[in-house]
Amino acid sequence: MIMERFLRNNRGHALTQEERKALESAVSEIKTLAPRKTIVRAREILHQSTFLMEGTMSRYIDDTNGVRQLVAIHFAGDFVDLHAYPLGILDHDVATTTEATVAIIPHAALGKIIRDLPQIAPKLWFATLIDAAIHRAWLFRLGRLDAVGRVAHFLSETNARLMSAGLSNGHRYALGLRQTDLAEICGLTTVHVNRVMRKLREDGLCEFRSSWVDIPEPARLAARGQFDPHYLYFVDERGGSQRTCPWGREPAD
Amino acid sequence: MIMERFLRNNRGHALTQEERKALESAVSEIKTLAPRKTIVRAREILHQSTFLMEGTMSRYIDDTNGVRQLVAIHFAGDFVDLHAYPLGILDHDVATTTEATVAIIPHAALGKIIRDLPQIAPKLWFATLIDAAIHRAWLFRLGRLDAVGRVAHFLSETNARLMSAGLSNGHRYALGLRQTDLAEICGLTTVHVNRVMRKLREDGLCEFRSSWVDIPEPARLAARGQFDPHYLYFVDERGGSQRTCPWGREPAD
DNA sequence: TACCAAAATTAACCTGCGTTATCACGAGTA
DNA sequence: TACTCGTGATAACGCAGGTTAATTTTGGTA
Repeated sequence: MIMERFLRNNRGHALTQEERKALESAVSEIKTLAPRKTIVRAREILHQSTFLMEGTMSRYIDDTNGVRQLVAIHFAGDFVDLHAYPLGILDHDVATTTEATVAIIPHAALGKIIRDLPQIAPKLWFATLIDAAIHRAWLFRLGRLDAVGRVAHFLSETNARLMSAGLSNGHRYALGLRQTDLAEICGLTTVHVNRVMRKLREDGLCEFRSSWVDIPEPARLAARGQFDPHYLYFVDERGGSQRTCPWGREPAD
Repeated sequence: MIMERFLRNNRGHALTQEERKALESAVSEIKTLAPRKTIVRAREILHQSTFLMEGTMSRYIDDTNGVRQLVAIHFAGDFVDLHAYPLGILDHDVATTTEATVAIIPHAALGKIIRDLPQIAPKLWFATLIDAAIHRAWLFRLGRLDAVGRVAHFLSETNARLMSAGLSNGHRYALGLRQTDLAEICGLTTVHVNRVMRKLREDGLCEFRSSWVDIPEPARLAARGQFDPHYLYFVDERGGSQRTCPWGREPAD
């Protein structure tokens, strides 16, 4: 029950029952964290990773004036800092955004699981690479979109990710973020995010009120943000083929 | 000789002789590519990865008007699209920037190496995560720095990476990029990049003439771009500890 | 040497977003 | 009821960087 959302919609990379059970039994602790707390600092040596069961968390880099740039946002079902396992040290901070329930998995236990079930390794690797693919989409967003486009892109991406997690119906989802958070994600100021939200509202693209996001026509919002979900590597509902990772065996093709 | 630069400066992740030899003997082809050619398109199914032996290559995402945002740049010694192995399909294009010499490694051969030498897997995983860490630094650059800061950050990062590859002496390096490329990296227009270069020149921070970058005082340039190389995960010359990945054995700590 | 194409440079103008400041609103709580 | 405090909303003003359009420099080559 702890990790049933993890990799659920990634064809060829979904966990087997056995693998999921192994990960879940490696959990050393489940705890609830207060909102807006930094739980991992860049450069500290880590011996465990954090799986997010409920709530939202973020990863960020501070500039010299203490202004944040978010580099990732996480929802229920995400492995927040699985990359800490191969890296050992992170290059960014990790914090809760809302109150969050997390499962802690010690790296020693991860090592044991990989030794016992080698087929899980490429799936974990894959999960960290999805993270990187999202980074790239964020680079595109910051480098090439205007303010309205950036917010439209982010809200579309979030809609897609939350749908995959069963937390959005495609038109409406709860989002525990403030306009300040959107600003730190989109490289804008809060004042300008506010202007953008008004514009999106006036254009009928999106309503964002008291932690609820309403998107009457997701396709229009996506178009405004040049959003295309292929980089999320979800199962393609049109039946497109997505190669599985040929780990530990000869690839069929 | 083909891959002697790969992971050379990453303590605890450097390849053993045996591992490097295995990778090199898995090379199916070595070829020289013309400059400014796209060699991989997003969404195509890949059965091989490309290791860059000489020259520079880039990865980019196009917007709907054909304007590029670079999401990565690669120099000799980089595995350009190792992540294609677990992912199977890329979410971006890959192109040469200068003329480039590359070694092609089929994924089937990679699978065999990992089966024969399981200790290499976490090192390959690590290499793809460094890539992600650089993405994050680029997010910070685009989201939080002004134009001069972005270019200063990029040129400082490049200096650090090329020093590690033995291609910069810390003050001077060859860079086969045009101002247009800097614009696509930094999310600016060429016109403004040109203004920025003049400013950097006037301030004595950096000269950029006919493919050579001169940095009289690297520390000053780094400060202007808020650049700190820790995210590159190089061996810390001050002897700081960097945990190795506890793959396939109990971690010592 | 002259020629050409690609790249760099510069100028004039304009706009999107940052900055600063103030005000409004709702949820707690006393 | 009033008094916070956190968040959202707006307005006025300025500037960093975009846009458009020449012009100059550079490197290659005939």
